[in-house]
Amino acid sequence: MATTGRQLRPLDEREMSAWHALIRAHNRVVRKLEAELEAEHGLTLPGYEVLAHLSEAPGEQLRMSELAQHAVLTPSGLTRLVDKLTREGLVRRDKCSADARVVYAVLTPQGRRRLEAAYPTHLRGVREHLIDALTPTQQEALSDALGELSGICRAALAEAAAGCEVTPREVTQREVTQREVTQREEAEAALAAAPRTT
Amino acid sequence: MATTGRQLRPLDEREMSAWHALIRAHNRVVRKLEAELEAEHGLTLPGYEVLAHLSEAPGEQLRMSELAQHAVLTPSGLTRLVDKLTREGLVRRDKCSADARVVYAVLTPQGRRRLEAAYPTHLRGVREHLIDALTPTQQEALSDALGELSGICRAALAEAAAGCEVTPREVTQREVTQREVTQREEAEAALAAAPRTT
DNA sequence: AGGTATTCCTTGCACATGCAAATACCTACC
DNA sequence: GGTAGGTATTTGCATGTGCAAGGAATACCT
Repeated sequence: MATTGRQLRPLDEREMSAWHALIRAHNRVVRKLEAELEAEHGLTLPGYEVLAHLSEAPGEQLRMSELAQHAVLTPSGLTRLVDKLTREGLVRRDKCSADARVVYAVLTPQGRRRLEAAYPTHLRGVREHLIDALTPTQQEALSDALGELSGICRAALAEAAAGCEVTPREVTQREVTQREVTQREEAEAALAAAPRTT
Repeated sequence: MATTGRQLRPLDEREMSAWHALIRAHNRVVRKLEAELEAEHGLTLPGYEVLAHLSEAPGEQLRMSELAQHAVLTPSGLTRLVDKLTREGLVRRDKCSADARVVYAVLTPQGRRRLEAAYPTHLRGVREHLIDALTPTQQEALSDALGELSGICRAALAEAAAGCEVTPREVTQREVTQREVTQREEAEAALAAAPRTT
């Protein structure tokens, strides 16, 4: 194997094992979960995630950009997915009165029902294929190792807006304004108790 | 949230964190690695994996079915990928003289060169985006937790044919025959030192 | 020997998704 | 007030991959 000018140490057995384990386990878990969700509820995993995140959001709505981050999709990918979910009546789009660029994705009652129906399947699948196969220590270790890696820390899961990735810097007027807009929108939309899921 | 007849306990914070960490970390690592491999070498990650596994096999060839398992693809998916790699001259197909159903995928010299060129990029990427971000303890834990899950244990990485998943049962004549065939083929093909990679 | 079940690989078809570009809008700064 | 730069979303295009089915070959059983 050629070595370039920059000396890189080949992966040792432990390292290679970790790498392969990530790839293989992910593939296995996701494929199984997807098959079950698809067969029983006609949902893809990202589709489920979108519904779930919307159900947890104030007013059951999220900006497309926010939702894309939550669902681990590119903006483009989310647009397609929301297109599809909209065709199926599970989601609808809404404009933002304060910023004409922004589009909200909103969970529909039908989408809520689909999500509720799929929740036990999803939970059972995640448990069966991942969580219950691990000891609490392993779960902790997994979360510890991969959590940092994935660009979020655990605290950020609860407070997405104040993620620990935020580096100390000036808070721009833009951010203040957006925060105000978001808070205003949330206050207006805070009329439905967001059911908890995933 | 509806509860079905089968009571499932919702994921607690630790469990959910582990689940999300797996999804997000995998996405992040793979996306970055893919972008680099594609930009610098015109290879997808599965494409790289195929070349790598072939280079490590006796005679630099593997049955399509074996290769599909190694590359974590369905037979169908592997067929398409090998189609593509064949068009690019990186891989060629070979018949099996002992079993007319079997097709071998064989690494070409051009494929070898591509792999060698891409190896440092891949290694650097895996290190930078995954391995070097973890402590050895975390790597171990990751491999420990996900290794079992992914249906292989660490020993099986070195001895793929005798995977620890093998349950005690009768060895059928079919398996004996296939083993003999494989050994014969390997003996015939064992004329090139398989360069080590990944 | 003949019939059936299983294996191996490929193909038809459909779907999901990302990159790059385009368009419209918003904010900060002069 | 005007402009440059940045943001948000969508669209054109291309690519990769899996399910289900099909066809050929092989193994197993009677």
